[in-house]
Amino acid sequence: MDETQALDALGALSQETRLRIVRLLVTAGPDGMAAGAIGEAMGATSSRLSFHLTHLEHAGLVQSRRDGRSIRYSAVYDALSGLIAFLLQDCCQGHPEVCTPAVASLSACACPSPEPAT
Amino acid sequence: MDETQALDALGALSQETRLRIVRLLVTAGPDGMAAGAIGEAMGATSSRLSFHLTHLEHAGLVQSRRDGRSIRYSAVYDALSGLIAFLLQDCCQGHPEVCTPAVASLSACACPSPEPAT
DNA sequence: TCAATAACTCAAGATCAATTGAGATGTAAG
DNA sequence: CTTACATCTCAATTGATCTTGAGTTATTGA
Repeated sequence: MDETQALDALGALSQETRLRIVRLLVTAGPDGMAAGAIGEAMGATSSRLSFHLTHLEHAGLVQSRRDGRSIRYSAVYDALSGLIAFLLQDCCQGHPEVCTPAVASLSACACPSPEPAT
Repeated sequence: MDETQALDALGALSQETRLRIVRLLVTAGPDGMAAGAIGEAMGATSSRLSFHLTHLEHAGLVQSRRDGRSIRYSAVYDALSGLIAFLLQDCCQGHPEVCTPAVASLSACACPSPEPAT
């Protein structure tokens, strides 16, 4: 992920409704959710929702596919992990103060930790 | 870090000049840099720079202290790692697709990996 | 084909963010 | 005390973003 992509992703996530949509879709898993169901969860009108979903899709954070009458949206996991990796990258120049606590917080949850590179 | 703080931080980072300032200050270390030196690195006028630095400070991403005639700005590492932890948190509900690759990217750099929680 | 459903598009207005330039404030040195 | 320097503050302008409401397109089933 380069700076331009990171700025697009950060801009997309810096809006309350969009951040909530992404968090909802991440927990929804690979199948995602229909636009209508997302709108209901957000309490948003269809045109407002469409505006934010289009914004997220342009930023590469979500993807869509038609499923009958509905359009299902799902999180693009690579884009999210890419953004996080981009933010973590800065500390790799001799300043592990940022990434070490961030990664340590993972140890407190159910996520599998990767093997440390020796 | 709660949602409001995360939105503030994301909003602050979603602007080219501010993202660059933060990345510059992270690599600059705990001593930070004088506003003038940051402005020179960014090619920004003093009032424009002040605007962005104030924005970053309100978001909690940088802090300032006077040093003679200058004001030195430095990165707030806790805020950055807190934001990353907030973004990583989503994957802790049974969806490690986001955090695992992000953390794996750390293995490719010079950062020390924390011990996995057993 | 017709009606119903799901979601998108477009234009208008409201709100918010970024840049500029002029001027003010605080600090140090002569 | 005066000058120079570093930075901040304020008002004005421009541009971007968000929301709303009306209308449109696509899909399904009767």
